Amino acid sequence: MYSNAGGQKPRLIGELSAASDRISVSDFRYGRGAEIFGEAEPAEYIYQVIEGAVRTHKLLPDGRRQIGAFHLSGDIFGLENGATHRFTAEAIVATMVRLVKRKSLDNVAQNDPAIFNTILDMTTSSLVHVQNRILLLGRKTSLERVAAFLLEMHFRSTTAGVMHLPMSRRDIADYLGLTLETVSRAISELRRGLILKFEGTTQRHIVILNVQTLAKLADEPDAAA
Amino acid sequence: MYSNAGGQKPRLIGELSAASDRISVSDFRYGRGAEIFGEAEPAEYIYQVIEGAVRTHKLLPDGRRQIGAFHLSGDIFGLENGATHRFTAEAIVATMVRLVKRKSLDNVAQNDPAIFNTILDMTTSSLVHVQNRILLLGRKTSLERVAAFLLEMHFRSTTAGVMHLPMSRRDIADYLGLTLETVSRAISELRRGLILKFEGTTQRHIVILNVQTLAKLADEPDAAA
DNA sequence: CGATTACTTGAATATCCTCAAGGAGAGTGG
DNA sequence: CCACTCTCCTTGAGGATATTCAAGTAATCG
Repeated sequence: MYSNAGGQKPRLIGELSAASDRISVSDFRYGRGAEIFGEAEPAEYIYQVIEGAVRTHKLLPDGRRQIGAFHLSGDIFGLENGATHRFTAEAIVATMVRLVKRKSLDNVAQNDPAIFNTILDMTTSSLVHVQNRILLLGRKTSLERVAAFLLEMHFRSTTAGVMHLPMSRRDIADYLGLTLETVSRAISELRRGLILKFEGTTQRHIVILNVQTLAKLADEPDAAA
Repeated sequence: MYSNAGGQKPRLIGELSAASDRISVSDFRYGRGAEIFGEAEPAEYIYQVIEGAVRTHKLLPDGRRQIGAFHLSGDIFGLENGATHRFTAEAIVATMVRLVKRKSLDNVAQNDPAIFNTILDMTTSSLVHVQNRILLLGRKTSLERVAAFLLEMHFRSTTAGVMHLPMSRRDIADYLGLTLETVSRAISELRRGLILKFEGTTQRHIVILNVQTLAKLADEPDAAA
């Protein structure tokens, strides 16, 4: 559940390369903060993060922002959209993204049940992730939310030991339905409780010292196993 | 978006009857409050509400409850689960439910791209619904949440004019990430503002007097169109 | 009809947010 | 390479929104 945002399996685009004569793939680079696609735009492509990190969000008219997901290296995104994008996607840091034309994907999927099943699986996995987030946003306290977030990032992190967060406290806050100050206070509390520590000089390199306690604080006892 | 919880199209089980020689369909009755399936149980069936109403929920260890969705007459549910159910489902009132064996559905879908597409569409629609709920739970105020809920029920309601809510204030609260008192206060406020009124003697028969204002309060201006 | 459950409203409290200030880190140009 | 600037993060104090606790009334169900 934590291994990958939305549980999307990076293998899809690998599989597609087998049918590469019929699909169009291209790579793009985006600078820090650049928009990859906008909400309500037609969804012509699906995307895979090659390097960097991406956030998706929705805005309310008065500027309140809700981040839908973070996508890290290897993650596929934009698939969960139907005909039009339902989020805006932005590069968090300098990011390379691979684009696959939706139409060519659909064409291949028509004749390949395995790919069709992969698409359905990925969509179902997104649903699982998002359903857990509904419990978090509807019922968890600020400390539980921050603990759950750090746990998620911990398990998604490829580097063992130190975890490198590409996103700001504000991004985390908008992901968890909190303010950046509340996120900062929760992290400070976890630091005082020796559940995590900062590595080096920056506040974005974090070492989880006690995963089990963190999982208990997140109200996700199964994650401690 | 409001016409159906999760946008699931009730047509699936109708389509299936065309292949009824290969699928097993049966009907069950559940009393008020009865459990239809439990979280983490294997998902053997998908379900359609024939009559009545169903709620799905998750519980935290200390009893906090988050309702995932309400399913009304015609709605299909349990499809969004993978191999195991990720919610507990209960009848809100006396309810008749039609069950379809998942395996027989899968078998039919293997050879029928139309049904496969219907399944994918329904899953994608669930995702859309759930993503809008994330914005609601993460960033909306109590009044905005209650307004959005009433608007959703208004558009899903089959009866024109008076809307009959099968669920309690507590159910609504657990759906919106609030307490029942806060929901009650918000409804009272909308009543004082002449945006809705109660019909008859009960507090569950509601008439929306001003849909546009309600949509504005819900921060969903497009719903007013 | 009686008992139970559901809903509303008020008062006090808690959690999280807002406003504010200070300091540390990262990036830029001299 | 260092100074400068901008952004980010932390922490504190005060305030707002929603919750908790409580009581009373109304509606539903057997």
